Amino acid sequence: MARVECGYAHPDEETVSLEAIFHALSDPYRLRIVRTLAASAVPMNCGDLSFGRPKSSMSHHFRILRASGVLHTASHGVEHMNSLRREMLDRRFPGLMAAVLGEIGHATTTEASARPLTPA
Amino acid sequence: MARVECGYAHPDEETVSLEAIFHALSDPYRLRIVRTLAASAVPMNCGDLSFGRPKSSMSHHFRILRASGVLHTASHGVEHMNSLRREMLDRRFPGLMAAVLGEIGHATTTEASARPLTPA
DNA sequence: GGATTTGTTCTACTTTTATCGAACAAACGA
DNA sequence: TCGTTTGTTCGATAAAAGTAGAACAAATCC
Repeated sequence: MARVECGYAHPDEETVSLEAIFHALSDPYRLRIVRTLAASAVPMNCGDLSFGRPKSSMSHHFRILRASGVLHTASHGVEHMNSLRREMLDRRFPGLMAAVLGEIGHATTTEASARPLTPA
Repeated sequence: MARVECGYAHPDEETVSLEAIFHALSDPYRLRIVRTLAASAVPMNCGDLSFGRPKSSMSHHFRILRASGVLHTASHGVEHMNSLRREMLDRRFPGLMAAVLGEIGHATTTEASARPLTPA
């Protein structure tokens, strides 16, 4: 399980758990990363998803998102490109990401993304 | 905000956040409470949702579920009856609970509810 | 009134998370 | 090769969360 790909370990589809995904998405920065990635047509590097926070802090968040199965990271040259594992997530937990991203109704972006996300 | 009802404070629909819900659902016991409630046609008291764990521990979990907006508690005599705030959740985050409960696809119950949930 | 049931609150303890500077590693480019 | 860029790992610290016994409160029954 958890095959290594491009230097990063990503959990296999069968081992991805709802709990881990919920924990991953329960942090404001991580949720913001996911939403930003979802809105992007192409993978994004870590720096562009760091929102001005320290690299070490964000690296921690990327690791949790990766370990939960939510995102995939691949090294391309000097930068590490991130993307949502959307197809896998849709297979494993149909409707979940759509609900998270507010693709069904209209409410989703209201609360969390309207928040300032001030450093602390 | 957060009007008191039957002795318990429940957040109003507008103040319910996705992050808080995710945090609430990131604990195995809390997820189990939610699934058990969803499977029940009628509200259930805390004891029946405690899975043999200490009352004080479970009371803590009920509080978090309540504060996140996931469930509603009402005193009926000596016992406190819990139910999912399903209609509100469906309005606020369409598709979310359906995905959590696996009502769309077939995968959901695989990981978490197959887990033994041994005390520690 | 006194005992019972149901669940909360208090308090203490332990574990897990989050944060972030500093050192490190890999991939380029000049 | 040296310096730059990008991101990880290490280590320390602080904040948050989970656990559970004990005392407490409210409703109910005798």
